[in-house]
Amino acid sequence: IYAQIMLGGEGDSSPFSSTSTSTSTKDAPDERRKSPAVERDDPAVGTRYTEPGLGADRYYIPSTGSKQSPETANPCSFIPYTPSGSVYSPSSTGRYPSSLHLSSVLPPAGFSPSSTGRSHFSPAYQLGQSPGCIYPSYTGSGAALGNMALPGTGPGMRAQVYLCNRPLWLKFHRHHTEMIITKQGRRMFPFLSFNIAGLNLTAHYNVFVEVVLADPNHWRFQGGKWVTCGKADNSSQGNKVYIHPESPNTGAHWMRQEISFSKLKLTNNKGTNHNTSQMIVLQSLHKYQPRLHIVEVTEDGVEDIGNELKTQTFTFPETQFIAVTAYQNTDITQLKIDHNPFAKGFRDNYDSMYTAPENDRLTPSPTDSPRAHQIVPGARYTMQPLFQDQFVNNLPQSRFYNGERAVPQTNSLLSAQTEDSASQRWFVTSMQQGGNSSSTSNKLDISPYEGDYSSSLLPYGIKSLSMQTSHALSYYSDSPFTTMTAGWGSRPPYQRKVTPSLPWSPRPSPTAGFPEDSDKVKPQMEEEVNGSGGLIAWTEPQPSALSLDKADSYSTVCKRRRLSLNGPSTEDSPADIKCEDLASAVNNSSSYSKEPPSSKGMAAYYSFYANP
DNA sequence: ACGCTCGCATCAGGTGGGAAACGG
DNA sequence: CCGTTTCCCACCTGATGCGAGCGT
Repeated sequence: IYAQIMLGGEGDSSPFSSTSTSTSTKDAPDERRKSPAVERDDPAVGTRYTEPGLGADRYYIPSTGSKQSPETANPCSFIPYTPSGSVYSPSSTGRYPSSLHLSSVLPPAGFSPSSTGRSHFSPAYQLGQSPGCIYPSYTGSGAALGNMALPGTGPGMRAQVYLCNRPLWLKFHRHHTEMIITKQGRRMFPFLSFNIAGLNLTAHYNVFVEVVLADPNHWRFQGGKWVTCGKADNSSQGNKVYIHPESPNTGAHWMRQEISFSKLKLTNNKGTNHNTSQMIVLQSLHKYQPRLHIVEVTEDGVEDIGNELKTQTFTFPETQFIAVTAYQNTDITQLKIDHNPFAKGFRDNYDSMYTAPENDRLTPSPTDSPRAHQIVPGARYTMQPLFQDQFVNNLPQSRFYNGERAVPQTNSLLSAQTEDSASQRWFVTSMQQGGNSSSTSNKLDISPYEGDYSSSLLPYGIKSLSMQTSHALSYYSDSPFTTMTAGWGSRPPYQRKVTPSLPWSPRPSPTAGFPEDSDKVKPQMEEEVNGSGGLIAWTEPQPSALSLDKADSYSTVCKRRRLSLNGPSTEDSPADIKCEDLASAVNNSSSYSKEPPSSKGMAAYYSFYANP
């Protein structure tokens, strides 16, 4: 089984685009074992199975405009796979130590961020060394590149996994993600949320997450950054696997909606026996790498481990995190506060965050500031986290093409200029899906809010068939896709007002939305912009008012919270500012007078959610 | 009368901060 | 002594239950 990992964000233009790489995974145990989920109650089994035949196509958009097929993706793009995505497995505590190991990576060195760059789907086949230790593990084998099959087309097909909230993950990853672990267990934030395609619709699968050591080091936050400090304690014990509560279930079920692990809890309490199924035991100050496993099982959840084709493992390097008992990096703290609704109580800077520069904010607020309305008169559409994240995580791809892993290992951020160029590239790409951007008109008017959308764009809406999504992630507004969920929709969080001309202003939608959207829309926007002769209205934010507001708000924020030793706040600014600047530009009609890209796609996209 | 929707209140649980406790 | 962990706090979210209002 070959698996592909599709990462959203970063301007991917198709599910296969990009920066992702994949390998196939498989343990080589030689006996049949019972899947972890077998003994679990599975109330969901059989309850949500619908629309057979939908699953694969729903996600698989053959990227007609894609510059290359997955098979033709530049193989070089993944060869220099950076170790940062590796997983260290000192002790095979995991059930799936991954002999073969699927990974997605950010664009590696040498990857040319040309206009076609984002279209690269770069399956990388990573051969782990042994079940016990796959670190370092990037061997860059390119085997099986040509065997990509359309999802849902038969045996041997590869699953494709899409990290739904990748933008948010990237945002955290830039600062070294930290996850609090407590005795009673703490949820992850961001949490893991995937969309899967390419499964056999009728076959049964167990889906679970395993958290393994990402490297052999013990980490310490010193001098404002994370540094290694001795060796990791390999004698880890305790549960490392969290089985999705809906396991086992059919491929159709898994593919119908995003798979959220929002209930997954992290603990440092090795002795705990209660709730072990929901808790993963970690050690503080160690770096971990979550991995998604998809195992084909029998209907009763029994796994045939003798068949190596039935296990697929996916690793998203951007989901690495350091387990801590208390946050070390204030940037992370602030990101958590800003994005986690449960921490809303700590957003004591509402004034500066939500009233002054709308652009200043990265995160939503539950409030609808009157001023916001004033700022964006007639705002019909709300600027919600989905696209904020897209902005914020519109990490300049150039960052990833510099020969090193783009995501900084410290708090350092890119200069505003870099971000600028990044944002520019963001919107510069080739056409796809025939999206022409006659975009000078306000295409929002054909937004789904109007119920006017083109059926030709159906692919974007296919997932609307799964409106019943009830994933708990719904309340994480900042998850690009959770923003579309009904959970938040009922009480629109932070109705961020933006100019009506903003095409993609998402609104709460009744479903978990499709992962492609955030990423698909984005590239599409790029492409349309580019294809239409360069509607690069996004690249130049309005610096004047913005900077002032920015400074004010930010200083206010800084005053209210401790600062990282290395001054992360200030470092944080450029990137955030940049992203926000984009929003600023958006908000600013003058700079965003041009038509938003890909309004067509957006219209189709929203249509599903706008028309109950 | 019945079913449905909506709004409100309540409650369980999640959140980071900060101080105290712990431990090497 | 200092870094790490634990505990408690106030605040928030989301689920749930209940009753009122409405339509059939």
